[in-house]
Amino acid sequence: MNTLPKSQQKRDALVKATIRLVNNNGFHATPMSKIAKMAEVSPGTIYLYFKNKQDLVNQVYIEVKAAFSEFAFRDYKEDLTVKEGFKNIWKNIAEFKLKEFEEAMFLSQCDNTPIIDEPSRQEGLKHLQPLLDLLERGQKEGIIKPVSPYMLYAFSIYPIAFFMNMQERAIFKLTRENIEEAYEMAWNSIKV
Amino acid sequence: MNTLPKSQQKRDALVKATIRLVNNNGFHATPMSKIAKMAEVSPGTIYLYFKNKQDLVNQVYIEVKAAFSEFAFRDYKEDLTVKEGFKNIWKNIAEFKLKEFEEAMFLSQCDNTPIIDEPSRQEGLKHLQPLLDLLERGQKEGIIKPVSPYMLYAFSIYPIAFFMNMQERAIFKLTRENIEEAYEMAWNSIKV
DNA sequence: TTAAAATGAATGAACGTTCATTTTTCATAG
DNA sequence: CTATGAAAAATGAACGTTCATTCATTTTAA
Repeated sequence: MNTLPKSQQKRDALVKATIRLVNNNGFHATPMSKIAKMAEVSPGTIYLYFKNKQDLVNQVYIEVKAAFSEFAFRDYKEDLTVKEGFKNIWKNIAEFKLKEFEEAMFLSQCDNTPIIDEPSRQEGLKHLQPLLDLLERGQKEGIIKPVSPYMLYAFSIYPIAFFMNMQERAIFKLTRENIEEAYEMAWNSIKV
Repeated sequence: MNTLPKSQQKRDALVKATIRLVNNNGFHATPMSKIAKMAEVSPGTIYLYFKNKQDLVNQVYIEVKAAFSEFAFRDYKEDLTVKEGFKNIWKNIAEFKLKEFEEAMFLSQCDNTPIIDEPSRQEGLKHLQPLLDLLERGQKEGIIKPVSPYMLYAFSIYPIAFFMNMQERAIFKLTRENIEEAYEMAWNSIKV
């Protein structure tokens, strides 16, 4: 047997329940009692792992964000070309947002509401750095447009979030083919 | 004197207060009592204009969305070329998101959380139609890439929302020059 | 004078958090 | 291997607060 310690299992269950309930109801409309019930734990137990409700959502945010960038940069190597590196990262981000749907939707909600406090937000922003570095390298090599990295991000990576939102409402779904199409548009928008 | 009737003034004050407070605290963390206080109205008065809290936020959403598309398409004429028409609309949307900041942030929060109910959401989506029509016309003329309109939207319009978010956190600010730059990238990403 | 608009205290439900109690864990003794 | 008991983990009923909503009363408008 190689299971996690019980306490870790409970914490994980609480994190998972928080993600799911916040996605469905919003943070302030999900009571601690419901989080506890979904995690099959007593309400009091939450306070063994988290200081309070705000601390709970902050911790979940930071952990999901870390999992996201772990996934995004999992196969990143310094010795890849800028083009290869960007393609890997872009595809990873797209895969995460479309497959790890609940986690991605949770991040999107946190990034667009005041439920996360500013320190945790800052913490989350750090994870973008490797991508910004790569883009900068591309600019030095004359491969990437010489504009603000935020501009590059907005036109190449940010659109993926739109697809995620559309997918939730079943309005538009990225298939294998138009993922390729989308990637080409992304690269196109930043390459010189 | 050409003022609005008193009752309309109160309703307007309530709508304004809702936008501001929801932006700062999130919907479920803004009590009706605070909305009333900011609007300088009694809590009971809210229920003369809105059925309940959900109805309040739904109505505000729909009205702000309508104001947004009114602004976006204000100078749209059928006889403009696709390129001219797109440029007008793009610039209007950018202007709205950066100048009518509170309204735009409110929409962003509604579009990324479960606070709005599905019928109101559908209602809000309709407003995009003129843009989709224009893009389709462009595709027929062979000017616009023959891909899903959602793909075109994601890469040309959606990035503006990112700039708005960055502006709020004072991380990156669109200036007159890089608005031009951004527009060029947007057009570039959809033109054939 | 009367109808409409507005008020704000009152109500009851729901929530976050606490803490006295119970259950589980586990090192050690028998 | 089993029994023991103390420490750690978990429980859930209870508490105090906050909130959305109501409605008897007052104010305003015409």
